[in-house]
Amino acid sequence: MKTPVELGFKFERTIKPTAPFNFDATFYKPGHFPSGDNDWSPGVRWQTTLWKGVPLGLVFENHGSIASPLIQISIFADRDLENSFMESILEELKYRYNLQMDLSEFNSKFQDDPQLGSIIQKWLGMRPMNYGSLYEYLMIAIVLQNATVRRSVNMLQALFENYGSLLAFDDKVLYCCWQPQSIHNTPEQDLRNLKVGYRAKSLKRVSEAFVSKEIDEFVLREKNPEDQRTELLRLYGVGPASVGYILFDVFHQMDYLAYISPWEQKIYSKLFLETEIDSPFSTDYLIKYFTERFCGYRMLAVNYFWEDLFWKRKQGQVDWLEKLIRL
DNA sequence: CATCAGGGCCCTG
DNA sequence: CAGGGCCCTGAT
Repeated sequence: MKTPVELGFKFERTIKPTAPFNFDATFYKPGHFPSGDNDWSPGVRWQTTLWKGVPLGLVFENHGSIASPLIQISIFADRDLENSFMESILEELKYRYNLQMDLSEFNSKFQDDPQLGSIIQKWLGMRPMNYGSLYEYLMIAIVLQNATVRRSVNMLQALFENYGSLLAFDDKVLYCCWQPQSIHNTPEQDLRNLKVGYRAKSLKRVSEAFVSKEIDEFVLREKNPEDQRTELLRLYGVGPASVGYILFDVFHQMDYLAYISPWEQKIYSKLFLETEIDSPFSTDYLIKYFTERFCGYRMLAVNYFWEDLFWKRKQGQVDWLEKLIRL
């Protein structure tokens, strides 16, 4: 275990998200696997991030309500931070966590949907979020591929331990992501020794794309979904499944739904069409079905069901789902 | 013990 | 455009 870096400088700010805003359903996703760079308890999320090369510890605290939201953000660093830096990270966090999102059209459009209506009520103000950068998301997307949950967790942990840094702030010790440069400079065999398997090549090639500025998250944000898709698919090791997650979570494309993986197919069929999990509808059919029912917000609508399902699972209420989740 | 598929993707034919 | 191969692991 590395010696943690003490983040001795603390800065406090507040952000007012658009209402309605559900703090916990936005800042914690029970369907995500645990990762060493964050922690959560009701009303508080801890998160590390690397911003402009500076490792930061972030603490988000719920100081408001759904109708009148307020978040207190504490930013911990190992140095004094200039005002312009602070402003830039705050703007970035608003983007990443979708804090200015306008959900009113979605909420009113589907309030009378026989299933979605009550889910919206239950999770009013929940937003999809990307808790880190596009680069960090890609690293996770790669370790997710063709692996069980436990193995993905182990791969990410090994990467943190070997290339990340350990940060101590607010009585937490969490890993912070590495610079793309460090993986770019690493021999493929060193990565393979961490048991990431053939993904070593993808991790290296994607890191290289960031080092060479072949890909730029901020440029991509301004493009339309089709161009974003095309550019992401050019990255070695990034295919349709990863692109789907990234367009939604990272680039906030609420209607992009072009690919459904086998396990999602089973879950969706059961959830929306009440099939047995062993005999799901085809993915083509499901996509057509979503297009008719949730047009304009296909992915967001499906995501509301998804999050609701995994919150229920967290409370031990969904037996059939356990068979589909391989630990 | 051996076999196999897993929260994909690349490459080949 | 379908299908084999890829690293490693735990389930069977």
